[in-house]
Amino acid sequence: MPDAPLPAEERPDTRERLLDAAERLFAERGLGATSLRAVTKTADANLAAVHYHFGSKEELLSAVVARRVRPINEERLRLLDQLEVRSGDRSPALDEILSALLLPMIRGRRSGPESILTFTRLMGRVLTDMGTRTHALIVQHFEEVLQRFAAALARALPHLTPEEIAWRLHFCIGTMAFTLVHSPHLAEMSRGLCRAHDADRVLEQMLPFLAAGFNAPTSIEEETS
Amino acid sequence: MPDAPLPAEERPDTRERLLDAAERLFAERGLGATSLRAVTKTADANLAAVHYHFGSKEELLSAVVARRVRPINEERLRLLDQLEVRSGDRSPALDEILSALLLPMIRGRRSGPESILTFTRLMGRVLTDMGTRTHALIVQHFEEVLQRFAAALARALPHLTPEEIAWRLHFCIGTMAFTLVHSPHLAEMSRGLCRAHDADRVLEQMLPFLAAGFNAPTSIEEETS
DNA sequence: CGAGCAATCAAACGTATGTTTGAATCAAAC
DNA sequence: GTTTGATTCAAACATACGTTTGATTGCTCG
Repeated sequence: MPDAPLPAEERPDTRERLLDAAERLFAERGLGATSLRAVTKTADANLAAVHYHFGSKEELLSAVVARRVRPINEERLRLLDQLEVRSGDRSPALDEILSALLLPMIRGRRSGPESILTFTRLMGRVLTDMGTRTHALIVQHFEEVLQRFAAALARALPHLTPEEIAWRLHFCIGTMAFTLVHSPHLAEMSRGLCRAHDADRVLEQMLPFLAAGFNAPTSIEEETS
Repeated sequence: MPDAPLPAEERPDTRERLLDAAERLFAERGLGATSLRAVTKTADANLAAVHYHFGSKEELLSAVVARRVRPINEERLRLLDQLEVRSGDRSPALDEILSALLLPMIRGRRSGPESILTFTRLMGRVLTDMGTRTHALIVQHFEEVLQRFAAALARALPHLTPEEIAWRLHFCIGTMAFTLVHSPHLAEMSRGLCRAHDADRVLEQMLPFLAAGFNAPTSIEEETS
């Protein structure tokens, strides 16, 4: 594995090209609808290359996800740690916790031009397509983060039971996942009203909604005038 | 709901059996991962039967969806009409509108034993799998309902811009869709905390969350103490 | 009975899939 | 210059898919 100097005109590894192509196609077409032939053709690689480098289609997907999800989850935990340190023994504010959970995912990590969109779509696919094996992939990559944030949310909202925390965290992830998958279709679905090009704009709409949801009274208590 | 005489030994139409089998398999495995061969085998019908009765796999899916979605959307609009009549020239309460939108879908319409779960999963699949053609299916079946409810919500929340209404309605549908797809996995995903067996229990958790989200302040104004 | 018709059937169509194979290629190491 | 090990390649593997085709059934009606 020569981490060579890499002149600008030298194109990346076959392995890297496969990951890039798979990421794009998985995001655009969905997990099940993307064939290895399409991936290798897009990557300008041989069909057998994916089995040589990854072993199977499933492990290719896992590698694609891991490459992006690892830094995201690291930043999520880093932001959460930083919040908890800064707020001493008090709990961080709810919207800060939610922001630490959502922002790294919505922004994506790539620096390329339009890659943010394709990456968020991929994450949405993984969170929704949810085949038999995809489910294992999710818990494998997200279990730790979910537990950390569930604990932080429970401390920030002590009046909620663990069940209610779990439900609302689930609603939160559902909102994010659904929004991520449909980012490209969002404009036409809402007849031009929702524009999801800008990650910060999405969060600006989503954060108040979710924060208010988390702060909702626990049951049918009273209605706001 | 066979309130027909229905001798126990007389099984339903091939057409009906195909719809039942397709509904179950689409819900369990996902849209793309369900083959017509599996459907016809489950329905104990010939492989060619689905093309004879429906024309194609896509039209089979459309028929499966239509059979359940039509009465649901009719009840949604009926509930909304009823709300608007009852509240005169004032707007109905927010949670009433949301309840009219969510309850018919979450409850499903079937009266069979465990069919509520499989039906809600199917709806979630349709709302998330979102292939190229599935998108057309959604707008075809849901456009009218969405516009009616968007209008009702805009009247109930006059301080929100149309863009914000669209976003929050989208978040709302995302929450519902994600919850529907993952109903079966919900318990293990939350380590036993979320139990989605009972539709009313789900709504009991979801309604306050979404109602509070819709009522959220429109931007970064202030934080609740 | 037999004509007509809707429904079902086994079989094949062409294409696409994930995976495997064994030879060809290439760059460095000896 | 030859060997070695890692990569790439064209070709085939065995299934599985959605769809189509004719023949065949079972029924109703004249």
